[in-house]
Amino acid sequence: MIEAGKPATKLKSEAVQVLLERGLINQCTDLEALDTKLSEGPVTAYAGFDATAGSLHVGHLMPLMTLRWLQRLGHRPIVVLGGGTSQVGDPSFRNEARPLLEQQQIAANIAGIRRSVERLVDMSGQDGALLVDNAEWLNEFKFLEFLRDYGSQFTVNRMMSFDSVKSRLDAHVPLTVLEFCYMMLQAVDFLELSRRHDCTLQIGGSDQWGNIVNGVELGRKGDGRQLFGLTVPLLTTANGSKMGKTAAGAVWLHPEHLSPFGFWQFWRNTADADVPRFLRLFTDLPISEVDRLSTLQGAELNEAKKILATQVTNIVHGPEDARAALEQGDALFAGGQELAEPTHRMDIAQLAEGLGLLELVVAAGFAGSNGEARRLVEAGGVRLNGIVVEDPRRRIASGDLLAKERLALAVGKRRKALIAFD
RNA sequence: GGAGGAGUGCCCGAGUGGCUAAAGGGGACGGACUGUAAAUCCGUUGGCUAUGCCUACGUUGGUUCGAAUCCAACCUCCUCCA
Repeated sequence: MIEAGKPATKLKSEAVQVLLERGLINQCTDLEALDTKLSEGPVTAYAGFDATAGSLHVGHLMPLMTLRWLQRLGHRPIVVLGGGTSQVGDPSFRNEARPLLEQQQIAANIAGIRRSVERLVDMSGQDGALLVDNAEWLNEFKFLEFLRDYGSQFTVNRMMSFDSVKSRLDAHVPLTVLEFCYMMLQAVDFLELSRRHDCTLQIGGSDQWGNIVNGVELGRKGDGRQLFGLTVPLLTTANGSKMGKTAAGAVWLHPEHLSPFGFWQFWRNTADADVPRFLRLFTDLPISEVDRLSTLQGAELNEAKKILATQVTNIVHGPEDARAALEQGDALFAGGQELAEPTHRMDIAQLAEGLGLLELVVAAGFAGSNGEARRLVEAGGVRLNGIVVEDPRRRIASGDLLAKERLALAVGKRRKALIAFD
């Protein structure tokens, strides 16, 4: 047995070697056999994403990075969008049911998710990654057929033994049959993909382990076929908290949910202790470079953080946005506001109509409501062009604009915006 | 099927008629200190067109001048009995 996280002595495949050194492997159903398979030729691997929101967030980055590496090493990724499973809602490790999504909402969400996926894996060409929607087959099932064909392959005893539902059961929070069947659907997905596309590996977050194992077992029972499951580690910060939340909510990958600069800032603000790990997980930088950056100490680590931020932004948003974000960061934190691209744009007509400071703070995404903005202002956390403003009724006038009709707005030490009025 | 108990804000948890937008803790955010880090200390933590108004204590109704708190029905969970 190969231990995840430890340097293995005799690895056959480059893929497992790379994933291990990147820290992308948490658990595998049979790492040794998978290693062999990956060394023998191209393998098709998939990761699925439900359409619970209009954008993926940083937590989804790890399975995507795993697919990215596999593709780079000659294997073929499939990304499954959960148009079908989103109608059910995965109960794994959740203590309450997800609100049910409308078809229309699911379709809109899928569009947003697709955009990020396309940047992380290469969809072009004949051998490019594949994007499929599990509604394609899940929507076709008739209830009785489904029960007979697949329900017979699962036992409730086994299904209840998974940790993903155990906590729910133990907490005595109702788990509906609808939700309980989610793991069956995901298992069927895997079987379906193995049949349609010869897909033999599923990758997911560690919370997906139960669902993945069910798929692997269904492949064995149903088709006598060996399938593999691989989970990536749960993303936590050095403080032990679940990573990916900020004041404004999740750290989204879609630019309409979080600006590329906001995204860059998130990584720039990484805690010291997380830098080496994040460089390995979320960038394409060679390990030698990661190691070099990881030796930096104290304030020097800030350079490594900038590299981290720029690299991840490059992968998620592209080189132009990454470069712009880096420049914006330098400009906003070291002066020189004229040099960089603005982070926000607003209609200059709004100034004439009367624009309050609070509205501006909300418009910049630094507060979710006027009330929150008011509190920030009253606490002395808001600066206009570098000067603390404590009057919540302060209006923005054309006299506040710097060169090029710009305005520098800052909330706290790390959230800054360069707003252009045109 | 019967008897009893429980369901509180992002999370945990106190509160059993007005002083409750609701103790305390966690988390998050802001301030001080720093390196846009960590630790520590202090503060804030429902919304609004804001000396007022609206929304909120499982759901829906009711009693009352006034309800998270009392009553009824319903939903979910727990315990005991059948």
